[in-house]
Amino acid sequence: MRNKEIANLLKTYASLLAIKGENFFKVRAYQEAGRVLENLPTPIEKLIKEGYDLTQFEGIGKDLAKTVEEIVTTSTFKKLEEIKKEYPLSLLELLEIEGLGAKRVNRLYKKLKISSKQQLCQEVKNLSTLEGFGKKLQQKILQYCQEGVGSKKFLWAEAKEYLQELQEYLLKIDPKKLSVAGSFRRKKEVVGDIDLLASKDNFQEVIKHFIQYPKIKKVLGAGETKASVILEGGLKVDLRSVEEESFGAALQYFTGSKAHNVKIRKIAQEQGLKVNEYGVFKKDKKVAGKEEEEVYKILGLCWIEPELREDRGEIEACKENKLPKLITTKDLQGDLHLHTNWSDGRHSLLEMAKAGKELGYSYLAITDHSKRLTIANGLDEKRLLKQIEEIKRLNEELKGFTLLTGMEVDILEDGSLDLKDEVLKELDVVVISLHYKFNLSKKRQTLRVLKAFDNPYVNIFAHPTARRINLRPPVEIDLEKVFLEAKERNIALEINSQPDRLDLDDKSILLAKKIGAKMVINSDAHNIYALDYIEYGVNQARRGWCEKTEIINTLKLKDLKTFLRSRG
DNA sequence: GCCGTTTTCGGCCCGACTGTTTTCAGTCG
Repeated sequence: MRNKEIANLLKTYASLLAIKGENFFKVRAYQEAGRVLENLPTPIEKLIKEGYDLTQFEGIGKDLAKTVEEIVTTSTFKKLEEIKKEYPLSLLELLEIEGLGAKRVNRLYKKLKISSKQQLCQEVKNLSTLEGFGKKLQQKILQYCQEGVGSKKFLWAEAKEYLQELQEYLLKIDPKKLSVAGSFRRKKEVVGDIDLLASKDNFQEVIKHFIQYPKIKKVLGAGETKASVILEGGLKVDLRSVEEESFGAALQYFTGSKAHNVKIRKIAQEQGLKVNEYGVFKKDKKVAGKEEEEVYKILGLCWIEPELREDRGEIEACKENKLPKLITTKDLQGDLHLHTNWSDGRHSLLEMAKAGKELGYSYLAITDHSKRLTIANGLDEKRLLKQIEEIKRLNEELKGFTLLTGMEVDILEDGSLDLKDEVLKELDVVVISLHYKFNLSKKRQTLRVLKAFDNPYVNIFAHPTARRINLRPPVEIDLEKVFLEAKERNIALEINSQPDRLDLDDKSILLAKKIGAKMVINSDAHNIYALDYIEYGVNQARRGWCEKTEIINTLKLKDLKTFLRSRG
């Protein structure tokens, strides 16, 4: 069972406990345990097998450790099964509706026997008999039933496009300060909404301007201090006013994550201080808040990069002076996975080279698809040899820039590669990846990849889980085994920058880092513009605590070649 | 249910807003 699945069981149990009306702190304990476990880089199954004491993790005590062990070893969770008899799982759907929390859901169920969205929508008329269901709330539920507004998550890259346009519009009115906070600032791969902070000076004017933005689908509310809208396309945006004196504290507060902030406030408390969105207070006296750095500093902490603020050890790392120096796009010397019009790309070798040079790179590896992908006009051995000749010729023209020869070779079902070794050995960079047979068992998928690693010419394992966010789940594969083997054999693991791939994800990157495997951040561009996607891959790498030294395409060409040749 | 240098009980992060009330519960971030 994956960590995520175990965590989900605990969270589900927590939600049902909350609906039942159990002690709030007990509920939170289960939620918290779920959060801690899903963030673990190592499979819990493995830890338990090795006899690791789970109570070592913060937030997991004797009882929870036992529960987790029960889940892992017996694949059952008795307490959950029991509470499910009393409170059906479908109640959880109701919690997704804005305005409905545990208490109201309980009342719906106990008084009206409503246990699903569908039932709720059928019985909206009868709600007035219930305590705590006034006119407005009924209206809201009715609307929800009519529109079926889901809680759609947006890719970070999509949200960025919406945000850029909106920001340009907002800046016309010249708010003194305007910052984005929330999960967007933390560069999460998907975001539910966008939080904007503006200074209070001319806020009424700013808000008025904001709600007149032409691309708004709906204004949810506009008050003295906050306005909420839904943009065309469905993205929700909150804009808040903030006193300039409190801007840093508000930015810290609204950037989150929630878990990070909880810990920050606990630390404050231990020092007799109090942190809220207005500042840091000693009794009633404000001692910091204008700048975000101050908030951390006064608590004896260092400023922490937003990408790290997930309570995955960043606060402890700061105390031990072990925070990573995160990689930036400027550290990259080149891109080692991209396509041209030789297969399914749009631009020519030369056009790609020029675009790469313009980005400030010193090398690009051309890695078109191999022959199995006929739909992408994949290259066979003969065409590849021709392309190699062409690249050699081009390199004589290109000054101060190098095209590396390469190929994205399909891993076949049995783990062999789609092209013959005689040709692979001619290449500078051999990228391998999965493009079909995604639903093999974990064991077979892992063996398939490890077998492919046996090939002595392989350099990079691209988009290792083959997931596509919101479209396709990751394949079942034992990443730890794969990463250990990759480290052993000097194969770099890819962080693919396509906005819906971002594969490896942040947690897997942390695992790879811990194991000591090398990684590479690639655009997988199919045209010259998509080379810029590299930003998204860098975001993901940063969320995975990556430093320059862990990423091979930060190497100068000479050193890169040494690394690539260390195989075979 | 977790946690502990004020420890085995009695705390547990904090504040705003909304809508429902008539002093505040419930939800949210």
